[in-house]
Amino acid sequence: MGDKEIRVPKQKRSIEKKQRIKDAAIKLMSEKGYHSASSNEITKEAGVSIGTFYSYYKDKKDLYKELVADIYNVVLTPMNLSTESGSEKDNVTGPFDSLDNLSIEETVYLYIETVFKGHEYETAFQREIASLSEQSDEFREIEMVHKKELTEMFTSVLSAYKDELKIKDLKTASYLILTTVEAAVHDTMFHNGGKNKKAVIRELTAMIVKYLFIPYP
Amino acid sequence: MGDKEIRVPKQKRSIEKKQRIKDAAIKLMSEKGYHSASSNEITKEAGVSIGTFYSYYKDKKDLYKELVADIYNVVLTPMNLSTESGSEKDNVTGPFDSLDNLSIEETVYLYIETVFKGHEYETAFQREIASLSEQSDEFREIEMVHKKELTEMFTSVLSAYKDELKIKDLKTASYLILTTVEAAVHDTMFHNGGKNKKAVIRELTAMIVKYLFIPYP
Amino acid sequence: MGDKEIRVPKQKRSIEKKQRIKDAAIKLMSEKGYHSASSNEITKEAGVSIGTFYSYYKDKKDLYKELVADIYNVVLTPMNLSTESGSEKDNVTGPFDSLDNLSIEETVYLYIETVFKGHEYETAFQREIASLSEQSDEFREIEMVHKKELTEMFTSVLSAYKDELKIKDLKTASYLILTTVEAAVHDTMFHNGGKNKKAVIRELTAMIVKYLFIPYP
Amino acid sequence: MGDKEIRVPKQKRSIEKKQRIKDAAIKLMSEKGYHSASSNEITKEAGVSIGTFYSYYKDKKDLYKELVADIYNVVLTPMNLSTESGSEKDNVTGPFDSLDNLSIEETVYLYIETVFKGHEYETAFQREIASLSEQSDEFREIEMVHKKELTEMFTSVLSAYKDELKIKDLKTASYLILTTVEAAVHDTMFHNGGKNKKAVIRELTAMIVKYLFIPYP
DNA sequence: AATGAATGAGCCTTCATTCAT
DNA sequence: TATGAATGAAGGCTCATTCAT
Repeated sequence: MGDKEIRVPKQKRSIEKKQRIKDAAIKLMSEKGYHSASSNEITKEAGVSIGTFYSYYKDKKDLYKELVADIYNVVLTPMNLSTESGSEKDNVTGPFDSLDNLSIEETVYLYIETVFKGHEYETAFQREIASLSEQSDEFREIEMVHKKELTEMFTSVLSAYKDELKIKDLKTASYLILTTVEAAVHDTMFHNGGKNKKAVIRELTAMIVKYLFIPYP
Repeated sequence: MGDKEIRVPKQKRSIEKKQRIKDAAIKLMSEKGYHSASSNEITKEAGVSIGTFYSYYKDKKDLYKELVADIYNVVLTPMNLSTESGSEKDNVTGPFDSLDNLSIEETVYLYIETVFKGHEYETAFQREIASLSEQSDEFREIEMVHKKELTEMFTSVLSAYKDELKIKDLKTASYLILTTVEAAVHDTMFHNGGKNKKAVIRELTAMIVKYLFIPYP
Repeated sequence: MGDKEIRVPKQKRSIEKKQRIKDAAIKLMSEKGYHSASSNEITKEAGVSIGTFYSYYKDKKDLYKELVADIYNVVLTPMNLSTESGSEKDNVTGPFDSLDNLSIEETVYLYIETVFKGHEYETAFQREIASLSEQSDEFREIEMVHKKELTEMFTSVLSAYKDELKIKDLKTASYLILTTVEAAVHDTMFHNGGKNKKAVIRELTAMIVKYLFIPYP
Repeated sequence: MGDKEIRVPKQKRSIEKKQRIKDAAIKLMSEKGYHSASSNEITKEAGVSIGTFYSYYKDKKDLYKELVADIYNVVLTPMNLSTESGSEKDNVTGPFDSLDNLSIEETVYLYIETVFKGHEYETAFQREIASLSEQSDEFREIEMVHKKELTEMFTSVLSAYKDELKIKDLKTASYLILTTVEAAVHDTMFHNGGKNKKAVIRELTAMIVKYLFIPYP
């Protein structure tokens, strides 16, 4: 029942069409939100028929999933992480490839800056993702699939400094830092228009460095 | 035109009815989100007619506003803050009334614990509030009206320790801590079911205390 | 079934209440039309409860009927016609009581002027009456009950000049004149704001006088 | 936002569907009036889904506008006037194309007859138009757009007889005649079922001819 | 008598999705 | 493959009317 055939476009023209749909969707969902961006409107904006839409995507949520995947692909790439187990990405180098040359502070600073950079790409749409994730576990799971990788990467980076850390509960610490950086960057970018970005990076770095590397009674 | 008269229930039965609407709304909005909880469904759940609903509220958003106000009223009260400028609240004592006896660490710990406690009340609905705030500035403003008080209180608490702080940019620091605590508590409660609450409180306290009171090169 | 008891107010206070309802209804129906003037709004404007409303009137249409009756009572009185077979009206004198002294032209002129005068009372509400009469036979009948008297009066006035008339089909002629005067006055008052009233009276008089008293091949 | 795409049907089946909607609307609005004919009911009567309705019309008023335009198009065509600047209408001949051969009386007679003929088409719906025009200026304007043409045509016809007219105030005179003919025809057709149509045409002709062409003290 | 809280049928409209062409 | 006309469930909201107090 309802096993609609979903096509995977192979030809150049079809791939272009799918991309046009995605561009239109990001544009409209950024502007008016997921729910208010109707599928009919998206296809019209994309210059594609609604029928074509439903031959590429099972439903609207299916499109959303792909958009989230795309975003995380772009955002995580500079951290040398990517969702798609691609082939041509083997020689891509991220900022954390060789931490050896960097001081502790520089590493943390770099990380925060990278998260900021990630938020600069399709900022409005990422805000929408955050909203939907909050709204229902279904959407949250879609996002979490991709976010998990970030967590793993961060933990491995942190363990590189294992000996110097003045932290007992490493797991909670990394969870905390991740959450904290994400929230601060998110809030700065989405709700403050990035105005105090510099100050936030500075203070955030200070907070995390002190937390991680300074002993406390 | 369109100046619909909004009734303020005075009799016991009416007040109960309004409360039933609010309870039903919180329940359904928590379960399925603001948009998916239809006004008809809410009134059915509340055992009240749709007409009654619209005699108490201008529209669905009006109900939401009241729910947010109620939540913040409950949540902020233990911090000796409340939205309603009541009269019988004069002798209510919040945890921050006399900080004199508390150590720095105890104060921070207490603050975090209070925020946690606040998130334990109608957790799912608070998650929905967070979601809507993210979704549109209109909803965000509704929340911000109430959140502002929290910010103000926190800043005043912090300035009590002014002399001991090892912080230059006080404004960014308090913004950061607020955002950070909120996010960590929020995430712990909403997305991890509060399982690692104790560890989070401990680490969060450590992080903030170190940040605030330990000098850094 | 549904034989709701309709009260006829006898006490001064009750009569006043009913009048307040009627005043409010005329005001609101004039402003926003019959359908948009809700019964709840009318009673609020009147400072009376909706329950009281429904103890005086079977339903909204019942109120409307009374308003139409009232209007025609006022409008037709100067023509020495009134709907209510009252008692204290016996010595009221209308403009057509003694036509003997008036010339043909003066009589016609007077008639037109009287119709105009009638339209100056609660003009907006009379326009609403006209609209509803057009809309459904049910409303039309309400109006016609009262308009019939006007027709009868006019025919009798005309027959006073019987010998001088150069008209064969007296019935059609009086129907035509009535309709014509009504329409011209109506349009002038309702849609032209009465600006060209003087000119319309003059030309209308000319048209009717020529029609009635000038022989035509 | 809200720029709903209105479809213009091109295929035969779609055009038929739109026509079915219009037919159903005229039928129901004639029977129960504009306000009581709900859009859902109209589409049910038309055997079309409500969605289809709203793909052809912005809202109910938009449908009404088109119905009025259609009516006036049909009604004015025999007078060689039509709203649509069509192409295949170039050789359509109206009754007033060559007045040269007609006597004054014949011209007036012809005009009145034509107005009557116009009222025979969808009489009940034209009555509804009249009602709504009376009800609100918004609807009145919709009608006036089309009625203006009639006025212009009539004035030009009248000025052809300029030299013979025994009228000083030509503007008021033409306003009066237009209003008068309209009202008489309207009333005869809508409220008397057209029974006395012949007599009305005769007397109306007499009245107007006398008014226009017979000198008066 | 009077009140006004409560009712609920019904209105207009949107939009994800299907399916005949 | 691609199209887009068509669908209809469902949503927010109004208002004439009832009835317990």
